[in-house]
Amino acid sequence: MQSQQSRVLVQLRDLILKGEFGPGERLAEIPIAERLEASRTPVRLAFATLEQEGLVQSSPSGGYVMRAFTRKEIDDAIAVRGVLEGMAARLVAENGLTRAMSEELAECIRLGDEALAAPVLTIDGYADYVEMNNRFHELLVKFADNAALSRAIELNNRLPFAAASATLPMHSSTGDGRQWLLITHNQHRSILHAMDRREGTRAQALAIEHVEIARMNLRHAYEKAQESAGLMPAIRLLSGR
Amino acid sequence: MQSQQSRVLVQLRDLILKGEFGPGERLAEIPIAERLEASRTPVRLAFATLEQEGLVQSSPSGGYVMRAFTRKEIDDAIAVRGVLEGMAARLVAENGLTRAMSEELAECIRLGDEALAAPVLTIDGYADYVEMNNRFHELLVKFADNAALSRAIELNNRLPFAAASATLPMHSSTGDGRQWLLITHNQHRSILHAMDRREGTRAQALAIEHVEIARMNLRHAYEKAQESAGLMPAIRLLSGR
DNA sequence: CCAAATACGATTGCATGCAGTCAGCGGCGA
DNA sequence: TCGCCGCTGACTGCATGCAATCGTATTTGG
Repeated sequence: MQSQQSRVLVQLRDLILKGEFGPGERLAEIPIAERLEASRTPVRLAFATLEQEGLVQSSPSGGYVMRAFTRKEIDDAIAVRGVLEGMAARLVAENGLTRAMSEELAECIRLGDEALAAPVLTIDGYADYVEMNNRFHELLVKFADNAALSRAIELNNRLPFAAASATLPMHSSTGDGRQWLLITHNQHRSILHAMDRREGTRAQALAIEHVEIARMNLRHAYEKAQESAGLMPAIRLLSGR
Repeated sequence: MQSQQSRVLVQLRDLILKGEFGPGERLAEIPIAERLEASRTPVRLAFATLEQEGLVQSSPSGGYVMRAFTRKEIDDAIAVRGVLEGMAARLVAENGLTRAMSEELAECIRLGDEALAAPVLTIDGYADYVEMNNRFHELLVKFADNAALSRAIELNNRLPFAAASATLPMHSSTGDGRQWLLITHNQHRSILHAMDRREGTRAQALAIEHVEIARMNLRHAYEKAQESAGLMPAIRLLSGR
């Protein structure tokens, strides 16, 4: 069994990312403590961590409030992810993939192929793709073997919609979602190809370009705000600008 | 007056970065609370933050222990800083510097020129250079106008010896320290020049190259460990590997 | 009727009590 | 003498009490 503070942290972060609290909303300790069945102490601990992650903000008058995110902020965070994952891809390419690493990534590609095999995207196919996508990005960072880089990417991914799979739900609704998944999937394939051939600059450039689809998804989410709200409830944390 | 928790956090971080605690050392709440004249509660809060920053580690048996850093870890963190500051320089170049921005950076260059004017580096000259160096790097990030990027750099800089001025003390002891400061200073000048001319790729490449001197300093610090210990006491947090 | 001041309720920041747990040490048995 | 086991002391994790503060609503004076 784990500690209260880690349980509260995970659950509270989950609530936040599910859009449970509105932007700017005051996050009172007592109701949250009651809701998560803990005392105020672990909740306070969790707040301290969440403030580091940038999800909540300490109010000058005491206590914490839910942060509001601007569109630019998220867009910028995705750009940062691009640069960091680009660095990861370059490092992996330069250091060289072992056979096992290459195989593990190739397995991701295969799973993606399967998920996208059907001419029309199914729910299961979409879910499989999301899982594969997460794995691919995780492995990329892991294989780069740079703790500071991992940390930076992890922190960045805590922001809503900054992580690799955070904007994928946009593709599950639109009719042409499968087309975009095919494109991003092919980018994965190209990144692996570049890394296999130790083409560091190419791998880096591809990884940076890869996040442009996420930025596009974010734009789409804004344009069709009411639809997106169902798929990605945390969209309400984003202010228009 | 500020809160206990922020005061404790700052002071405790300071103690850690001054090398007050040895790597792996258990950080007991009570002695630290007494030393900082606070109760255990704010100390615990500070620990939670310091764990996020990667300076301390929660022990599986409860409590926190001082982290040990490997040489590779710090070297990697400096490389990450290079990539992030490279991104900042590129963004500034691409977005264009306003007159005021350019002036502010040019002022840094001027201050550096003055600090290094004397044929032999004085203590004051060195101190002035450090301050200027901090300012230059801060402005670079600020002008990039990307909150996620700022956050990532800030987090990274929390690691010992990862920040821009953290390895500069190496130049204060050696006889040829002034030469190296002249070289880094000229890199600053080149970065500003590139940004002024909107040469994004050049600015980025220069910023990335700029951190190589920091990595060199880190190597030197290892080679002359006993000398370095006086200048940079936190060196004891680094394990050999 | 409006504005300002005051009082009250809620909430935070911090201190501390309490129980559970872990580590270290001494004793006992082989 | 060495190893294992039990005990004790200390420390953590969590809950809660208390004082200070902030926001709000009501009341009072102009």
